[in-house]
Amino acid sequence: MKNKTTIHDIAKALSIDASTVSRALNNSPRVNQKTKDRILSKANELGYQRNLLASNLRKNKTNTIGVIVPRISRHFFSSVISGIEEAAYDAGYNVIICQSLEQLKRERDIVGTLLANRVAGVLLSVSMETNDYDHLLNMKNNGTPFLFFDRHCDIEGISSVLIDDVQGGFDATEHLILNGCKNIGHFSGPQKLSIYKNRLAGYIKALEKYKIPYRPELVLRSSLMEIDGTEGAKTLLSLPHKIDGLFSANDIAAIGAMKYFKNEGIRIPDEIAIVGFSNEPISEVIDPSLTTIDQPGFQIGQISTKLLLEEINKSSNLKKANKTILKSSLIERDSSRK
Amino acid sequence: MKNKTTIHDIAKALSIDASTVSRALNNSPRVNQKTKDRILSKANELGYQRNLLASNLRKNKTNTIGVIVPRISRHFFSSVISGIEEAAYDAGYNVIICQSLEQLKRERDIVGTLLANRVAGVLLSVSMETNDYDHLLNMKNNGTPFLFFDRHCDIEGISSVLIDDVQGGFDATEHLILNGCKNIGHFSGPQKLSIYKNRLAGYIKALEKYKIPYRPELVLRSSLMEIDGTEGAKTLLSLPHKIDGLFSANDIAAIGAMKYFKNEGIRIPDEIAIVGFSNEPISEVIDPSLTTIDQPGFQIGQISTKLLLEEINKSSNLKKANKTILKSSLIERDSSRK
DNA sequence: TTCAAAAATACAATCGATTGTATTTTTGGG
DNA sequence: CCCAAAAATACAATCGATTGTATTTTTGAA
Repeated sequence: MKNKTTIHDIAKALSIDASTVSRALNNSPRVNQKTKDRILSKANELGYQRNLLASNLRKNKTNTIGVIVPRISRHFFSSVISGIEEAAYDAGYNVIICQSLEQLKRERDIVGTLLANRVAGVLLSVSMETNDYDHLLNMKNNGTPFLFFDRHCDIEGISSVLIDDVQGGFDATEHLILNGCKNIGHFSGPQKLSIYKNRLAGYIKALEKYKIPYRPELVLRSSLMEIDGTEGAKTLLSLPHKIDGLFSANDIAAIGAMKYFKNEGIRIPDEIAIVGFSNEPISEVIDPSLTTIDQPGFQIGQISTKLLLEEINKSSNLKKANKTILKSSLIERDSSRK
Repeated sequence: MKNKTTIHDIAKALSIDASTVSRALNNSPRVNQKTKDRILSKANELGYQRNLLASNLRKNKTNTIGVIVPRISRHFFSSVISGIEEAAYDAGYNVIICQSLEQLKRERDIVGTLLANRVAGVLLSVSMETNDYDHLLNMKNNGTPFLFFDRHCDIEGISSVLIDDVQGGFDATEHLILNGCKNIGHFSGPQKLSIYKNRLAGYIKALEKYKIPYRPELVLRSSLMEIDGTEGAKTLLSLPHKIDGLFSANDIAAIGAMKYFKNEGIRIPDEIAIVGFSNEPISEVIDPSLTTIDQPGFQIGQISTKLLLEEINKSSNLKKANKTILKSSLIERDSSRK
């Protein structure tokens, strides 16, 4: 039943050698055009389909790149993936998409599987749980080129494509301040991830610029899921210090908070102005629409892929890690316009 | 640089045969425990990692299943994928996720790549452009088990996991009627896809039940992107027959229409009530919140995977295609409550 | 017509792991 | 202490394609 046509079957059918068939199918100049035609038509007739397992094994390389993201359902990540696919496709590479679901264990497993499948390279954005880099160091020692995008780890010799999160956090916070907020809460994520550390740094920087005292109790750390936003909102309201602004390190948690505030009858933005991060599509339509920081996902995907492919095709081993930093932009909507 | 440790390296280091190493790594009872221990520790020491290309080639099978969806960014599909991953992971299978982006060409390419990589089976939801089944018939002849979910084609011997779209369309339309609508427009998709044909059939069935004349000019066909919804809304408004209800075969187009209506100052649901389909997260937060039909994505993914794995592990060739039909449920929100 | 160069094709090893069969080693009952 | 059975290990073929080298065939200039 299974299609078992191999180059040997074709060779036998035409009484020629398998090596010639292989070369013909790869359009090698060493094979006569007439022979190529015969082989191609016979291959077609027999429903031949190259066995990439065998091919890749022999060539000791694949033209597949692995992509690991925390969740494909996040708009930012699916945009990045689109960018990756486009760039990879143009270069003749396939893409395997995997999601860690923010779990270190899954991330480890995925790295293992990708390496076992001998992918040509890996693009990844680490999970929130990733505080242990063994699997990544392993991949590095192993010689598999990889590159971080958005969420990275500091590993010697590994490049990354990032956005300027300090600036993003600064812009978001400054925007709130310029709209009259004086007591601004902040939802942050795991501090092991520099994106969250940096957004927080931007927040603090903005407070400093405007001489607003930094109150650590207004900064809540969580996994930034919707439920975390809801609970964070509750926590903030319970503080003696009343907040009038909130900068959340992602849109999802911001929305969780919005729902809670709305439920409590708190007016947004009048009583509390809110700014998110990532520009999820949902943020545009929620009421009030959510001011947020837009990240160029598609472009990040394209650039990352281009850099990774360079790395893959680089013969030399001179590792020159570089950080590519892209700009984000604030999108002003109703949740912050007082 | 590249990690080249093979079972032969381990074998040589321990002065034993590679076959023993292989058996040890696979925990075969034919190898002495002490030897296993030595091999395992040496493998660890050398940073050995099984080459799945070689392994799969030899075994002539992989434990990878391919998944093809139109777009990973659609909430419904990412839920299905989560279900698939969970079920596959439990059974020791890996998952390759691919998106056709609604393009037939890409779907064809993806099928080719998956077959070339000898995946154990494929789960797919066809693209809107898919009107030609050659690539799928090819996969069938080839003997690769596959199964449709949500969007299927009628191919002899191929099972599918679907939801009851006629019922869903009926429920949506009846809901509008019971809320007082008499002139209900409908956004439909390509009629080659039975999901859209069926939702339309449900729409018509509901009209018949309530003795409302069916007006074909109120049914617009498109790719159901947001822009199609916006344009569809414009078209519907230009008709002599004024509509007071709209059933869109997906949420995205419904939202496109909502935006247009809101822009035109048309009140929802008072002047026009709207029901979508798929329950995208965005539908819950848009203002007014969108009534929609929820599909059990996660469950669809789990069931599909279970059935596919059965198919894969079935030795016999007796093809007994079956359709599994799941129920959808209407979620009533503000866009339809008059 | 001849023959060296070029073109076309065949041969054979190889990628790394698996697995059926053969051989060696160990075990334990008599 | 011997030997058959069991256990452990070694040998060798194989999966399907690729590729360096060798051989055969063709070409065309002298």
